[in-house]
Amino acid sequence: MKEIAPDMKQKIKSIAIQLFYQKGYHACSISNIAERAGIQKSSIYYHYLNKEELLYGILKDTMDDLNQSLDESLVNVKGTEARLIAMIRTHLNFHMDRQKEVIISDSELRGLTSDNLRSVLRMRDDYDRKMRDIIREGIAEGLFINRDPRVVANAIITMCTQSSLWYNPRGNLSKEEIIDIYTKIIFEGIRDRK
Amino acid sequence: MKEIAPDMKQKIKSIAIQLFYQKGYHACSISNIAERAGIQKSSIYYHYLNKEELLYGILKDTMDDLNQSLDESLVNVKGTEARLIAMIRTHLNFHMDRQKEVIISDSELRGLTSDNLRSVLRMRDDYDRKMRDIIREGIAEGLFINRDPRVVANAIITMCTQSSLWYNPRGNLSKEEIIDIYTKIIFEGIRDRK
DNA sequence: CTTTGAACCGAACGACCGGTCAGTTTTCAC
DNA sequence: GTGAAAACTGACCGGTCGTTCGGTTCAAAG
Repeated sequence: MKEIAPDMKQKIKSIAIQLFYQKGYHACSISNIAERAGIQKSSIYYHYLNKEELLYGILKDTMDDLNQSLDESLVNVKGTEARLIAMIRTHLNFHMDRQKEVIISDSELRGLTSDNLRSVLRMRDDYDRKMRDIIREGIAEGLFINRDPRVVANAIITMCTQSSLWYNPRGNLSKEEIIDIYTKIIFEGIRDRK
Repeated sequence: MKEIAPDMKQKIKSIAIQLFYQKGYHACSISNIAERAGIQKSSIYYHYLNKEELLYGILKDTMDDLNQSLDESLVNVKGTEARLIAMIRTHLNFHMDRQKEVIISDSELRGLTSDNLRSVLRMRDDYDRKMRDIIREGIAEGLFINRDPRVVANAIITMCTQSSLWYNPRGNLSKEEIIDIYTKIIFEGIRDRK
């Protein structure tokens, strides 16, 4: 069951992900993390500058991976609609695959101070902008309903993001089924057209 | 600018709402609240049993009000679709009117211990069930797409809930406009049908 | 065998936490 | 004006927080 000793820095990080997710950043102490890692809390400071750097590392890496996943999923995909479909699929997959990290990312931003906060917010803005832009394109092409693209993009993103909160990998719904339902709702709505 | 001294118990509560929203429950101390209220932190304990009771009071009242709003908005509304439309409108209005409280409700559940947690979760389940049931009805009547009602209900609820995170009362979009956009997306999707 | 550097330990730091309590002030009915 | 209840104070408690630091361990390199 136990993995064969990954290097401690990574082990600390994955324990932090688990605990920040479970109890929240401020409710989880360095001692808690050290305890689980089987070391003294002072040893944490050999690997990380302070508690915030531990949080920042999690948020930064998650946002980096998210942005990279999005970019990768879009290479060689042509057409506004196909691109939006790919983005939705990637967003949902990522949020169902990395539930703990994205939940931390969405709820513990307040734990960051100025510079780190700015850095993460910039990454998030980059991501959101890609979504807004594709909606804008679709509207310009007459494909999508002509409504405020910020609202539409927000509606789509937040809806998909929340899948991280309730998706159960051991449940009876596959990720593909969920992606299908969401894509259908986003494009066609819930009204049955027979 | 300053209101004329509401009773202190209520004043403490509204300061707590502001601070729990701004900094998070665990990052906000009783001293912080007392400071803003212009009293000593020990005085908080004259009005509230402990910190958790303060949080519980916020969550409980918010959930009560939310459930009551929903029920009120449904009296004399007949028909599955009309009822769902009313529910969406009420949900959105509530989440845009009471942003701070619903954000606390959605992010600080972990601050509650067993009994209080159970109590709030029961209220939330009651609310969610009403949404699931209406979706189920619509599917049974052939009005809505035949997909897992839990997923569909979750998609709708979470999408609308997140409006609390970005809606700006001083922005250039009215609540009515936002309700229109969301209702349109939920029923018809984003695809333009000319 | 010695040296070195990475990894970790253990005790301590000041600050602050939520909470308690005996006592003081304020309010207000009589 | 008096008495009692309501509201609030200020000092204090034990505990935990994030962080520091001098010292220890130990494997590998020379």
